[in-house]
Amino acid sequence: MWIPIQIDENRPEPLYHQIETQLRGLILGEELAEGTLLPSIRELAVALKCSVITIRRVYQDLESEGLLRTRQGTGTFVAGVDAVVREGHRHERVVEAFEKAVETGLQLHCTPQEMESILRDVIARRTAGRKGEADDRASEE
Amino acid sequence: MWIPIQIDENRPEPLYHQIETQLRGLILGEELAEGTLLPSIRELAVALKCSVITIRRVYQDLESEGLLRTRQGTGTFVAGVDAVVREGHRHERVVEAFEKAVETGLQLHCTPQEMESILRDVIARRTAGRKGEADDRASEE
DNA sequence: TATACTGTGTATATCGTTATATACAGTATA
DNA sequence: TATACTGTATATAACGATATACACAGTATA
Repeated sequence: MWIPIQIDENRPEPLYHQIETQLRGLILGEELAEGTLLPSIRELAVALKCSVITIRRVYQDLESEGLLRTRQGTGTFVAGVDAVVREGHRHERVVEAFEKAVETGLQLHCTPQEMESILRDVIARRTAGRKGEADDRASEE
Repeated sequence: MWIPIQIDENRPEPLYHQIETQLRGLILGEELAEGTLLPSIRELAVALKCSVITIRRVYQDLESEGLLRTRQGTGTFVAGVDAVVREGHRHERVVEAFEKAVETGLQLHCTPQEMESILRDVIARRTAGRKGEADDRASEE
């Protein structure tokens, strides 16, 4: 009943968003199996040193995305989402992220080739020195 | 002394940001030549139906980016930026935009190949049916 | 130097986001 | 059914981003 989520107070990114992003990653990456019972909102609130309402918001947001299923009095579970649906959901989120980047690029008169080149650079820089995980929160240690 | 900037009240994007983005595009795209005298903050405020302070903020932000040069009592001009510097500036902005997209992609376990594929899709969709301008604000009309 | 234009600085209103406390309601089970 | 756990709803505090009014200061020029 423990979940590997790390909060970084120094980041400008809001609490609930950090938690959502990481939890979403765990679910979509299938590191949390379908049907898994998550910690109760109070339990996780204590563990992450934040309020119950913040955790509640996270669970609620992810439930409305179809990733969680909640039953009052019982708990919150990882939803059983069809692989195709889950894949579509994941894909859609990435597409939205890239649409913003492309919008910026076009406003600045980038060519498609230039954007592709920049993408490759950025990916290379992000994945260099890492083992393949999206985790850049440990500078020292 | 007229500048082709369009405000869309319906967009969630804040006023100052819409103006900044478009003006930045005009300068970096060299549609506004170096040395061009921009409309006074009061003049542009009237034209765009917003407050003087909002225009002031835009001019100030772009000045701190090195794109404008301002002289109290005289006016605001397009700065003479070295081509290399301007190019670097432009490039840097696009890189930042793509870093966010890549971060999202990695969190969702995208492979580099998948991200490249998505980028091509998004670009294709954005440039289809357009003449090459970043303008999707006219649905009717 | 008077005037009519430039940009500037201070102080403030408004709104949405983030985060919270606290009281309420459903569920499991001894 | 008592109790000890689940999630839920309402009201609100705190903050930052956005946008503003208005009084102030520099510049050009008749």
